[in-house]
Amino acid sequence: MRYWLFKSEPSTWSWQNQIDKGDEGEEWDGVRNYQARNFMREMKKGDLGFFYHSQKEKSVVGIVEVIAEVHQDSTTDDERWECVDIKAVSTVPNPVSLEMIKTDPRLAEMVLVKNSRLSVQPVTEHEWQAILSIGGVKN
DNA sequence: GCCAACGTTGGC
DNA sequence: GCCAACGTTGGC
Repeated sequence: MRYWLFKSEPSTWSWQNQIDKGDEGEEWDGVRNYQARNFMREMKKGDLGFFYHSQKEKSVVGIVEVIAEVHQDSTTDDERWECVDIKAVSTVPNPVSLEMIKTDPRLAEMVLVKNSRLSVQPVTEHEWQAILSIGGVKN
């Protein structure tokens, strides 16, 4: 099982929007970046991910699960663009801010820090555990 | 609102 | 196949 991070501007698609979708989930559409798409191609059903709010909040606010593997992005006919479906699993009790991530040596190598523009990115098991712990998420 | 970093496009 | 120009993202 692998771990990921999904980034979204709350004004476009927020954690609350994701929660409202419940177990039905929603496709992670609109990605128009090859690197991000390639990561989605690697995702398996059951993989977990962080839901990160960019822009104003800049925090990991939730945990999501991949519920459908890669398929055509329904918002375009362009066959280059594919996406997965994800659903909300739980809310992070203490959102983990970018500032905290940057100052924690365990998280200094995160893609979020290294390549802030990538909207879908892999997270290592160690990074996953560290953020769960900082965020007060019970395993 | 600015701008650095990065990705994509298109002319050659 | 290179690279200049341009567009977008996201932190500050």
